[in-house]
Order: sequence, then structure tokens, then C-alpha cells
Amino acid sequence: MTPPRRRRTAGDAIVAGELQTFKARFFRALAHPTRIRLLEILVHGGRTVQELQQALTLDQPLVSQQLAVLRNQNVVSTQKEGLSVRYTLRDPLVGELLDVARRIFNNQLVGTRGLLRELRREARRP
Amino acid sequence: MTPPRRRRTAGDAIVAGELQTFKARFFRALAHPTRIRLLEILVHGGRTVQELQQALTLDQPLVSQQLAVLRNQNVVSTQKEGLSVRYTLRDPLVGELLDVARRIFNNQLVGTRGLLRELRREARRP
DNA sequence: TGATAGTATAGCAATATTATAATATACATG
DNA sequence: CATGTATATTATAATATTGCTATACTATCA
Repeated sequence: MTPPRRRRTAGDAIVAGELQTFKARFFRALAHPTRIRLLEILVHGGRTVQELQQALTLDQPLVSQQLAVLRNQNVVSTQKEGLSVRYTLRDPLVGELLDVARRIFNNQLVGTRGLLRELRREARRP
Repeated sequence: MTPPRRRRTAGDAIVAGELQTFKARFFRALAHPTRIRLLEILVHGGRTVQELQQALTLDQPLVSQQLAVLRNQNVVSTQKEGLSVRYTLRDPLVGELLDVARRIFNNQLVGTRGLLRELRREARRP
């Protein structure tokens, strides 16, 4: 059975799913190991590209590229400081989001010893 | 040519970024409009595929396909009920995660009238 | 067992992301 | 204004996702 569907026209209210598209884009911005690592550092305060690069030991273009993804989704903001550019979380709630996620992983990973141990270490870290 | 690989054994250290890879996969599971819509329904309780399909007015294979993504990342679990399959959030914290995300969007969307209004409507909804 | 309802999967073209390397830009400072 | 330093962008080949459509289970019931 195929449910009926119709196109959206000019005067339509916001169609169900438009907001979800927006949300999905936000989550997609987080959906990359490097970007998670960047955010987990930025949660503790603003950092320059250089500092981030050194912390992750990655090539500079790669760091800038991933930062650009976060920037495009308004997850982080930038401010010039002389030659450097400092990146900051646009909303501290992102930290809370990562915390909730961590709790979910914790529940999920019970039984997967190694990852679980690292997860606990993270939770303890300031 | 397949590069050599070996299974991780008990005493192995965890490579930097492995946990982040895991987290990234989780976020990627949420990074799709349809999957967000599914989760926002499931937050209110378990639903059969049929119920979800009707709520979203989407073709059945598409719903099953997206549910499969959530299932593969252990975001939801299933239980058979006669001919039907009921999907349930594996962890109620997912609801909290979506809530925090909603608060982030709310901050972010100030000024974007339409979406913001819809967002508020959502927050009020039980 | 055959028919049917409810779900799941396969196959495939279109599209989007990613890693990597190479190249650009911006700007403080001499 | 030339130069060096810190960031940013581009190009592109490899890979992964998505939306469809068609097809395949699986359990129930006549």
C-alpha cells in the first residue's frame, strides 16, 4: 500500500521534515572522528588552529578542513588573533550534548572492556 | 591486495581516535532527516513499522531501511509481535540527547522565524 | 499447504563525503 | 613592499549514503 503524497506549494506552512533536515545537518557535522576530537578539546575553551593541530598531530590542512565543516554548521565561531585564528564553541550546550552522548556510549559499551575503560577515563578528566 | 590486519587482543592499548570513531558512527546514525523523525516518534514509546510508516507517510522499504541504520548502530531494538515488528529506543537517554540538541537549535535559530516557531511548538508537545 | 500481511533486503544509479596533496590567501613585521 | 607564518581552499580519486524499485523472507490463518 503506497500512501498518497503531494508536492509543497508556495503558501504552504513548513513541511514536516524541514526542521529535521536542519537537525540532521547538525548531527552530520559531529559525525566524524576528527571533528569529535576537535570538539572534545574545544569544550575546555577556545583554541587556535595551531594548538588544535599539535594536540591531534594531524596535518594543518586536514584540521582546517574539518574546522570548516564545523564552522559551516555554526557549531564553532572564529576570531582572529594576530596571525592566528581562535576557534570557540558557539554554544556551550555542545559540551552537554557530548556528555549525554558519552553516557549513552557508556551504557552501550558495557562488556566492551577496552573502550569502556577509556570512556571512564574521559568522564573523569576536567 | 588486502593490507594485513589482526584482531585486537586482550591487553592491547586503544589507538587514539578509536573511541571517537565509535562516537562518530553513532552521530552519523542520527544524521538523516527521516531517522530524526523516527526517533522523535520513538521517544514517546515503541512503535511498529506500520505505525511509523503511517506517521511519516513514507514508503515501507524506506522506513525499514532507515530503521536498519538505527538498528545497526544499536540505537533501537526490535521485538516481534505476531506479524509486526515493534521498534524501541535502546536507551531513553536518546530522548535527552534530542532535547539538548533542540536547545542548541533554538539558540541557533533565533531570527529564523519559521523554523523557530516550529521548534517552539515541538518543545511544548508532550 | 497456499495465500496474505508485515517487514526486510538486494541491486543500482545518483549524490555526497573523505583523504590527500598541492596551492592560495591573509597579514604582521622587518 | 617583500617575506615568513598561520590558515584556508581546491582538485580529485576513492568510498559511502541515499532513494528507488523489485524481490525475498516469515509468521499467521484459512
